[in-house]
Amino acid sequence: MLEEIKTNYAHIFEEELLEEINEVGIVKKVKSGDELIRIGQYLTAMPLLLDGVIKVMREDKEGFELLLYFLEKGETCAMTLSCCTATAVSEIRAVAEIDSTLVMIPIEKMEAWISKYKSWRNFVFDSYHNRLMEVLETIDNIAFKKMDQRLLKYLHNKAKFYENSEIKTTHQEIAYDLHTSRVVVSRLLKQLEKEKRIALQRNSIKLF
DNA sequence: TCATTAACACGGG
DNA sequence: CCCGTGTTAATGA
Repeated sequence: MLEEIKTNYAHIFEEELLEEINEVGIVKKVKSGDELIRIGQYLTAMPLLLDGVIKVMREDKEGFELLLYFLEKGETCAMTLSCCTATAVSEIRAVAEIDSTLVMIPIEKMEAWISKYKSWRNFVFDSYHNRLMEVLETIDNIAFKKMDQRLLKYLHNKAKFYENSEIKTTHQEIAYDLHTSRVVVSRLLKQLEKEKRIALQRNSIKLF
């Protein structure tokens, strides 16, 4: 039995299910920046995140993107769940935020497990719920909050994934995620620096 | 008023 | 030199 499966999922899944995951799951390691799911792609397996962070985003034809939410260890992609039940294509793009480890579960299994394991069914429903809540929060941010608040929230959210609250990114990257221009990001970051909320360095931002 | 676009200068790697 | 960054001027919503 893979140790990582146990550490992350033992408290929600029964022993029997953990064994099955261990048997049919394929462990996949990805590097920061690797693309996991493209828009329009048919999905054949659903990922369980063992370690790392996955960025899930919406994207239009011109390649303009908007961050929806981050997935952390012990979570799964709700989009994949809905794609699996209806033979539909993905509506989102998923990219590894940092180096990550996943277990890929074939979709036939995930359907079978829903009737077989209560814990699995709960996990699936909880995932739907959690992801929906996060999307709602993102919508609230876009609709009701100003860019400076969105930026600060984004930074705090992201800081959790990095050591010492040092975020490795560029202003342009942030601009893409928040769907704004780099000029605005630079200006707002500078403002936050003056307010002693953050410290700016090239390719990295430190939160206080 | 505030975002966007284009343009430019600065500086570190 | 290239890229990330900081700033400005013009334009528009």
